[in-house]
Amino acid sequence: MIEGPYIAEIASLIGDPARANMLSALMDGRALTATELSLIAGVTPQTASSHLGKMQTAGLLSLEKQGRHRYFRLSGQDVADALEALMVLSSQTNPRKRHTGPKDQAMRHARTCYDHLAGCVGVALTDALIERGLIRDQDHGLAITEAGSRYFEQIGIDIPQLKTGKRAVTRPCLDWSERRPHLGGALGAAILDRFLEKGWLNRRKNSRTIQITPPGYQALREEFGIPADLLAANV
Amino acid sequence: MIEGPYIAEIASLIGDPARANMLSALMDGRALTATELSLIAGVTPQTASSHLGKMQTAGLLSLEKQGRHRYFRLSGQDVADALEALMVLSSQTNPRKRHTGPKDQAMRHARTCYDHLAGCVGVALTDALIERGLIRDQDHGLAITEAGSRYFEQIGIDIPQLKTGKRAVTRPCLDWSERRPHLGGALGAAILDRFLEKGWLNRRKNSRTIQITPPGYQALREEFGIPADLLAANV
DNA sequence: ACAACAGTTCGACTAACATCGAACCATGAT
DNA sequence: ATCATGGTTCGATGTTAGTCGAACTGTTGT
Repeated sequence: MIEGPYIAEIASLIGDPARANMLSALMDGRALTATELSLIAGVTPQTASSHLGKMQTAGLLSLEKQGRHRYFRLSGQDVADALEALMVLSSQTNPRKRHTGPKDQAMRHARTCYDHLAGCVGVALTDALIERGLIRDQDHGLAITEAGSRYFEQIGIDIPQLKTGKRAVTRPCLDWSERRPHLGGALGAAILDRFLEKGWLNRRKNSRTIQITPPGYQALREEFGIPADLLAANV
Repeated sequence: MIEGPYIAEIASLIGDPARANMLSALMDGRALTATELSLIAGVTPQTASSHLGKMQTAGLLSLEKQGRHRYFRLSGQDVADALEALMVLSSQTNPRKRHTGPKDQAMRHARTCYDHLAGCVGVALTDALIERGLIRDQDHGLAITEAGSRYFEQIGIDIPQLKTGKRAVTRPCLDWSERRPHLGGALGAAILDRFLEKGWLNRRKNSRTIQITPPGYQALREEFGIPADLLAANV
């Protein structure tokens, strides 16, 4: 009667509001402490501890101890994938409940997805990289071109270094708001890092949303030819 | 505190064992009646009715009345996507529980995913279609080539007809067992239909698994060059 | 050493929800 | 008409699991 993987366990794990909030917060890609997560979820530390324990033993979260702090993060890209797939569903199946507030606007415009750039801007950047011949479609995925290799090295991303890791260098990741893929993987993460370091982008605190700074605005338009109206969402 | 789509509702909906079983059964892609689903889930018709009602109002299922029967099916590809993503998770996060019985073997070898071919064979076929230049990667997706257009017409698939539908013609779909994409969309569904009609494949009843017939074995090897050892899994 | 803080364990409470028995509405067959 | 079958609604039941108060284990800092 029952065959294949048991999706019910995992799904019910994600199905609790407190846990879902924690997971959504961790889509950020960074690690958060137990108390931070308890605040985000709106529950007491005891309750949060229970939830975190369950998610960790289920393999959704990975734990990193640092002194008296315990940092939790999503255990991998697959978890982020499943969460995004659920977001696709819940953003379209019952659109009546979707409160399209300013936060939602910002979320659709630019946000982090696990550890790379997503949203409208993330998709546009991916398209631009293909347009410029820095990456290209290949074998159901994305590959770095010769020109891309040179360019990424030039802006300070160590491509050979990326290839040594066990993580996939490039990886298409489906976007819940745009319903189109954007660039993930080690390269996607490295690009986000560089853009943050360059001061082109800013993380808003307590949110996955990303702010484009004036220099970033200029750079994305001039270097990648991303249309101005696309960058300047009313947020 | 809470932002973006509410994934908890959807996830908890999928998180109930009875409902998860129903959904898994419907990954088949075909429509099943309420009582059939109640049997699959192992609950009484009353309970099943309640579950089905909830999933329908949530937009996971779509309903088709025929006489005194009510046929339920997955409401779309996105639902199947989310389920597959959850399968990816549950197949790897707690592998201890994964009973690798014969059914599981067959599942990994060849199965239907919503309405197209998946599993090891599904991925191999997709690769073969690309190899032969019948489809190709394009814009983060798959596109039909000129040669492909001619070929598919020749084997009885009406490509212009497919393009009139609102459904995407080609669509990469991530495989939970292979962890690689295979061909979905209207074309993927049409190919499965044709292969079933030709007698190359057989649906096993009460299962999503697919059996390759002797003529199918020969055809897939000769027409698409799929290695024999890949087709002849020990099932 | 002491206090403050991060985090966990334990036990009890509560609320949500899946489940089923029974009765009820359809549709289809005789 | 009458009966069987597919399916739903209602109400009652019972179990599960999220929640928090209180007490406890560490770690950091003064």
